[in-house]
Amino acid sequence: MSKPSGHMQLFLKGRLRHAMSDHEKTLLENIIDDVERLPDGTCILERGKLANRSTLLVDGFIARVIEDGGNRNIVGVQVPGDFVDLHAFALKRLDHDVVTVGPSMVAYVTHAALAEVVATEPHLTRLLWFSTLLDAAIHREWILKLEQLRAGERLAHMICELWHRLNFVDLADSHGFNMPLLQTHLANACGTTAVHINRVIKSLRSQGLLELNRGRVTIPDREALERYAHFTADYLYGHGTLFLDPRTEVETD
Amino acid sequence: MSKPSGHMQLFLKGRLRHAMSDHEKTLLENIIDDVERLPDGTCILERGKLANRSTLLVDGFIARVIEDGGNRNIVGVQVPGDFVDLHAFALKRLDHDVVTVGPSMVAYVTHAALAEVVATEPHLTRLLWFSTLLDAAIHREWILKLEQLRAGERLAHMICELWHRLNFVDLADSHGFNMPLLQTHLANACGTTAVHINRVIKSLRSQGLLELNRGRVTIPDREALERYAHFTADYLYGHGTLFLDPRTEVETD
DNA sequence: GGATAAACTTAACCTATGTCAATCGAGGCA
DNA sequence: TGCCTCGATTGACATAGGTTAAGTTTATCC
Repeated sequence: MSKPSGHMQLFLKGRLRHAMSDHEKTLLENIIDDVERLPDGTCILERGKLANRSTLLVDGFIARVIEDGGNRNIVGVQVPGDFVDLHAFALKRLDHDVVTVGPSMVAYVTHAALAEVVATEPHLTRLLWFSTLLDAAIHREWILKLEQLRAGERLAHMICELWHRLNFVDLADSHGFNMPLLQTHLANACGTTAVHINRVIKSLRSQGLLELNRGRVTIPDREALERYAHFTADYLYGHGTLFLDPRTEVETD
Repeated sequence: MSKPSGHMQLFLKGRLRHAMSDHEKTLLENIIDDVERLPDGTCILERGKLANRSTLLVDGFIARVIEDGGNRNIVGVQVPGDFVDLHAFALKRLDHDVVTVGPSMVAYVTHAALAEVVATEPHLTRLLWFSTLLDAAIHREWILKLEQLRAGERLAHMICELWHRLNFVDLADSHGFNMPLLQTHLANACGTTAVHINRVIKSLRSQGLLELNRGRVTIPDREALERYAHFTADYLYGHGTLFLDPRTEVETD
């Protein structure tokens, strides 16, 4: 219940944050309603429940989970700076659960405040909209990887993606990153089983492509891993990638 | 190049269209810039290309395609009434190609006109935003189905989804629907091969769950097919489903 | 510091699906 | 009418990955 400050700093960092005016930045800071620390496994928003606020992930990891006949399935992963359930502003009810993985910190913004932004700040509205579509682009890449890659490549692809997304918000270093996802989670998100993901990790390890232990991911040679995973970062719309040309972007609307 | 009329009638039909005022409906009709008939296989918008207009699918089918080392992969399918690349308004460049499947008819809206809507019509803006998030919800369900269903169930799931989406816009009947997708397309969208999808079709056919020929899908017992596919329509946010309660929706914002 | 539980690891076996190769069938065209 | 092409279909074989079940390591807690 502390009065917040600076919690929006990571929002769209590495992407379109530079297109945000100072006015817009402080506006976003000011509409934060509350900040909270949450333990591992907290369900922030439940499938089908009416939402009247949205959540920005400040620290930690969050998974989008769809339960289906006993199985928990991870259909998305969010990292700090992600407005994890901004979707719920336009959708009102989500089709999935939003759950912390590891201890996390979040900031809340009421939908009333967001409605005010939409009514008065068209440019900022477009940036908020953009951030939700970024998730959709990531979803599409997951579909692609599930359709055509084998388990090892899928895992490698996911690790590459996480590295880049964490790198946008300065949470990755040249050797890897920290991550609370267990092998079960990884298996889940890659559409395979814990047993098989373990086989695959063993193989990647032996090829010197990846090291994974106790919440730490080590990437000895990122370029090699990306090649192995058929990974290209374009779809993350980061600075310098094919899809985000800062000059064009700043001018538009 | 005909002056258009009525082409927006299917937009959000079966979903939140009832929340749209008459003013908003005519506004949408009026910002249509152009209407066009396109042959099979036309690429409406190419990955990475700067877009200055968005496309509403009026008639026919459209696939979202990501090419990757020779392979064309379908990561989404759109049906009439879908604002297929409204994403491109906020993203400016898409991560995938947008391609017609079978002869189609589309209507174009310039981004300048959309920017005007965002600047002056907050409620309509939210509805447009909503429609893009619907695609994201569908993407998530695809991820789920690719993660946990087997090929036969995946195909059945896709057919069920298409039936419901076409039903929203009155293009499905109680026995099935017409659809230009070939077995290759279906295989592609289900993350399997043409050979295997054929095996699977044969099996579904012999179980009396599905009939498929020359652009016509026949569903003898939809309930049985949905059970087989572990399908529930909630995630499509249609009237009467878990996630869209008209009363709540109309009031909000 | 030993007990306990959770996560990780390995092995043996089996099935779904990929791959390759051939054939069939329908529609378009000379 | 008969050729030609594209899509659908089938068969034989190879393999990635699922399943079950057992160990092993690591972390937690008294």
